[in-house]
Amino acid sequence: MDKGNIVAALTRSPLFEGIEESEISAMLKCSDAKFKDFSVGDTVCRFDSDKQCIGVIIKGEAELERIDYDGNRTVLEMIGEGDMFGQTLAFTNLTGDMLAVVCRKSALVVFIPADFVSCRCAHYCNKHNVLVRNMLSIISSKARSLSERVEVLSNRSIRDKLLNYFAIGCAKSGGNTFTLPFSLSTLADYICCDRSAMMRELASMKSEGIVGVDKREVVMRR
Amino acid sequence: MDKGNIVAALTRSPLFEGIEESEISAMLKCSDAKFKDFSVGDTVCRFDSDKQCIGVIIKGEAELERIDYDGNRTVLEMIGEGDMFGQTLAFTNLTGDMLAVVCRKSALVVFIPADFVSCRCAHYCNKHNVLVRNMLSIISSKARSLSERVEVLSNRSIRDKLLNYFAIGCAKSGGNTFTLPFSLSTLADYICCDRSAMMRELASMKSEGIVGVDKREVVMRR
DNA sequence: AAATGACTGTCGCATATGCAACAGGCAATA
DNA sequence: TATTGCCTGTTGCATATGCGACAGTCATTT
Repeated sequence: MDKGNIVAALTRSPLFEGIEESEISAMLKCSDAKFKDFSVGDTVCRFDSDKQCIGVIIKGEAELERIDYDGNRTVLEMIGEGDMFGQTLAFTNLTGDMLAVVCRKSALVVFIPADFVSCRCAHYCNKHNVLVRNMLSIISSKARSLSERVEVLSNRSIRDKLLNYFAIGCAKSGGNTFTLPFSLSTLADYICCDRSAMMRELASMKSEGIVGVDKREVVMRR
Repeated sequence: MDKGNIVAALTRSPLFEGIEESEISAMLKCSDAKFKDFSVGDTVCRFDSDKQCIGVIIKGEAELERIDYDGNRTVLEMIGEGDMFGQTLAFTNLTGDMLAVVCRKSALVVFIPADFVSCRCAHYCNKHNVLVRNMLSIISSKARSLSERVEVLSNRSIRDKLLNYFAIGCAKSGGNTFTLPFSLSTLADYICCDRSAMMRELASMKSEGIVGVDKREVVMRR
């Protein structure tokens, strides 16, 4: 992938939104960014290192996973093209579990020193302000989605979790219907309950006429 | 409270950490910050307005609460001296519930236009970089604590929630013991389960010798 | 065609958990 | 001293939920 394509790809990343190609390449230069290729299964980044870097996936796909002390892997997050990852972004490994970003589809990644974002760079890039604002809005939207999930999880029954989740979904779409962003199985994961128990609850909610669920379409009645 | 005291108080706020008093007052001037007094029960800020502001509590105390459609109030967060609040920081009101910051101890609050933080200001304050970095680290630490809570809540049994929470607490203190930051009652709230059920579980965990809990001291054996 | 794998849907069973209720301790306050 | 409010600790009961198992659909691959 040549320089031009890389920069073009980065314009589509939330981190560089609103910044022209010319300025992006200037920033890459003056931030001393590094590029690396990864193939499936490679570890893109571990969270034990102390070098604070921000990674942006230019091409390909990766996932953030936790490996706990007895080897169970949990996927915490999917990281697609344009998405970024790094220490700054939420996750820390407190429990001593291993956190790692692992490549899923062969990927090209750019690593940018973390303090480049928050400091004015020596060479004075014009659009540095925009970059900072983008960074702020990315992190705060991540915080928002986390607090949304906490809100859902704070309900004590499966039914209330579902209703809460559906209400949020509907509110976002602005109607009384919306489409699930994932399968019912992973909805159970999101909600942190047993899948079969969720299906059972869903079935009784349907029979009571409170909600309708068809494929990934959710309708809330009343 | 006179100008000097205000600025002195702000030096103790995470948002202004590492910035000298002289520069803080310069920033307050060039950001067009507004000061307001509140007494107990006053609504400091509603989250329906579109004027994006960051509030910092100089003196006093407030709490962030949600009022849902049938009038139930839930305290989402305590906001103490030096703490800040605002749209940018996590919470949005998607479900149509009302979100508001309510004064708990008579307070003095400074409101700073949100874009002052992320934009370079016209008059070029020296320590603007530091301010931005502080802002980033505040938000990302909020995101971290949220994802920590999600991790705890993602356990399906009370016992596992407790063990997870205790493990994190111990890891933070670096030993196999730590002290709870709040009462057992509010621990049950944090964990989102019934208090009596939690006490029961705690009791059986004690009797099995897995943990020891005395007052707010938690010890994990093995 | 056959096989594989991911997702949906349902059921039975044991039990963990929510809920309501009560009692005692402790600190602050009148 | 009496009172009030908050926190801890425990119990009985009904049931919601986790868990395991199985079957059916559908898309993809061999």
